[in-house]
Formats: sequence, structure tokens, C-alpha cells
Amino acid sequence: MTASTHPEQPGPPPRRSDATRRAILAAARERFASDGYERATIRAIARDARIDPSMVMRYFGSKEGLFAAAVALDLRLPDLTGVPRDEVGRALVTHFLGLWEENEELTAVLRVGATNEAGAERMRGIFQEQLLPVARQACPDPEQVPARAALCAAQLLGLALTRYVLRLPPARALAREELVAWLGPTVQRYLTAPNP
Amino acid sequence: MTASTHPEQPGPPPRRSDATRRAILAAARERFASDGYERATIRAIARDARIDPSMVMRYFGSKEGLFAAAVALDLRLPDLTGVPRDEVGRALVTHFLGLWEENEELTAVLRVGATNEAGAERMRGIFQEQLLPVARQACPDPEQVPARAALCAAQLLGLALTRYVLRLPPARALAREELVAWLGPTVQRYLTAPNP
DNA sequence: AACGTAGGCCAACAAGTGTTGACTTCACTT
DNA sequence: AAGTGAAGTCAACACTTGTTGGCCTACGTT
Repeated sequence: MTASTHPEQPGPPPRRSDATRRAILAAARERFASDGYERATIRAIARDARIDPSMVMRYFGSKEGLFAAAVALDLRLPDLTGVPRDEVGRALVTHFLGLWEENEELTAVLRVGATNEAGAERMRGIFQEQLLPVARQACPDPEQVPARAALCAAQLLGLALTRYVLRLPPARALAREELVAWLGPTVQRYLTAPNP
Repeated sequence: MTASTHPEQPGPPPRRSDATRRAILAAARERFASDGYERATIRAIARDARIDPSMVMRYFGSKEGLFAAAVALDLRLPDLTGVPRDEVGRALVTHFLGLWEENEELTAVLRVGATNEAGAERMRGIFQEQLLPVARQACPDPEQVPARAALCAAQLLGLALTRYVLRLPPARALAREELVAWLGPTVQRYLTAPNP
């Protein structure tokens, strides 16, 4: 441990290659979202980013490393403490729809999660660390939180699957307000209704 | 057109290779279900079936041909005309759960549908040809059938996704009766409730 | 018994994959 | 202005993929 060791932890020092790194990540997100993990090739991503495939390896180590870096998923789920108790369903659905519309990373993780075991593990982590805490705020009985959160996940991911991945025409035709009106009560019930 | 042309249409003539064909199809279903389209290699399927990869090509032409032959999906959806009007939701969920538990083809199509455009197209076909007619029986307004069927598909496929593909622990922990009790009313509402 | 044909295996191809290492070029510090 | 290290390029590697054609074997018909 000499004085030459400089701190790297807090703020990552700006590198001259940051522009390239960002280009790679953007291209990777797009390819992973539209092609899934296996068919999104490093060569295609590099071509999109207008650099050499070896740069991808240099900066991200491997294809798995690139995927991990490309989709650092934060659902930014809203704090439900300020929301009226009978509005949490609609609030969640609204938030999810906005998220999916603007963010193609979500399609990428869902596609990869359906194909790749590592991707599935990542989705389980997202569920555990991001959806569970929110469900805890809305669900009275702590014992039942995981089950009820899983029901919500099924409904919301099913919507994403049919609308953004499988692209069922009727699922795409529904307007956002309509979806909120239909799914909101469902999610609300899964979170707050008494056991059926 | 000579007399030597024998009829092939009605009953496919039994071939000596039928056992092999069945072995290939069984192995293919398993691989497609667990690995998805891209990672399920013809070589691995052939190895499982204990034959040479070239036989797969001989009998099914190509990988796409094999997939098409392996998953000839028939949901065998029940006729709802005999079911009481307020029971169709529970009936559908029950049927779906039974189907998924016993049949790994469904996991295969879902996995492939999420990855592959051809697979997605196939799922759209299944929706159109198998789910829509059933929804027509339960939904009063013909105009709204596609939208309401899409909502049901979202809920049911979301359940399959979380439970059988992503394998979220809480989604797996729920018993079948519990799932029917939770999802039945949801599907029921999507099909028969007045517009929200 | 001879034969035609379908079932099956082997070896190989061309294409595409992730990944590696050596080389050149550029920007910045001293 | 020289030198140092990063940024970027090129070519190749080892491997896997779907797919093909030639060859041998054994059944079923005549």
C-alpha cells in the first residue's frame, strides 16, 4: 500500500473513452431488447456503435459483463406512503406503463429473463429488492406480502409480455387510460383485498 | 397420375422410422422448453434422441421445421357454453393451470415467443384462433372481445411467465386452488364486467 | 435369393460466434 | 519536442452452429 494507490471508489474518474462506452451501452440495450441475449451479437453491437468488437471486450470484459452493465435496472418505484390506500393499484399500473413506454431496457431484461437462466435470476432479484418493499407498504399482513407481490408481478409482467414483447395487436390497441382502468383494480385487489 | 400413386392425405402411412421421429420430437420439446430456440441446438436434441444430427434434417428439413413440428399447440380450451356465466373465470384459470403443469410444450412456445419473431407470430396465431373464440362465448359485446381476451391473455401468460419461466419463488409457492381463487375473479371481470 | 429402398452414420463444409494479442495512432504531460 | 499511456484497429484463434452428401446396413418385396 504505497501513496501511489489513488482512490477509485466514490466518483469514477472521467475517462477519455466515456463517449465510446456510452455508445456501446446504448447499442447494447437496443440489440438486447430487440434480439434477446443469444442473437444480440457483440459484432452487431459494435457495428451499431461504430467501433471494433474488441473494444467491447476491453471495456466490459465479456458478453455477460456487457449485459450486466447495459441493463442496470432501477424501476424507480414510487413511494406509496403518500398515496391514498385505494389508489395504490392505479398508481402502480400508471407508473409501470410509463416506465415501459420510455425505457427499452425493460424489454431487454424480460426477453433475456425468458431465455437465459442468469437473466431469470436477475429478474428474481429485481422482484425481491424493488417490488417487495413497495408491496410491503400497501399490504396489511406482512406474512402475505410475497404472495401478493407475486400476483401483481404476474399481472404487470403479463401486460408487458403481451403488449411489448409478443405485440398482440389487441394488447397494443388498448389506450393507457383503459389499461389503468382495467388493471388498476386488479392490482389493488391483489395488494389490499382480504384473502379470497 | 398412375395407379402407383398411393393416397397419403387421410391417414399418414406408418413408417418404419416413426419411433425415431417420436424420439426426436420428444427431445426437441424438452430442449426448446428448457433452453429456448437459439440455445436448443440440433446436435443436443439429436444426442438426447440417440441419433445422428443429420436425421433431424432428413425428417424435418430444418431447425424451424423441427420447431414447427415439435410444438403443434392445441390448448384444448373447454367449451364454455355449459358453464354457468359467473364461473367462466375460474374454469379458464383452472384449465390453464392444469395444462401448464402437465405440458412442457407451453413453456417452449412461451420461451421461443419471447425470443424469436417467428415464435411471437405463432403465439399471436394461438391467441387469435384459440382464445378469441372462447372469449366470444363469454363476452356479451362482440366489439370488445379482442380487448377483453387480450386482458385475459396478459393475466394468464403473466402467471405462466412468473411461475414456470422466471420461477419466482412466491409464484411457485402458491397452491393451485389459491391461484384459482385469486385469478378467477380477475379473468371473470375482464370477460363479463361492464366497461370500467 | 436377389434387389431396391429407406434408415442410419460419418465426415465435412461454410458461416458465424466470443475472445485474444500485436500493432498503430492519437492526446496529453513533462 | 519527446515520451508515455490510453484509444482504437486488424487479423487471427478456437469453437460451435445449421446443413449437406456420400456411404454402409438391413428390412420388405418380388
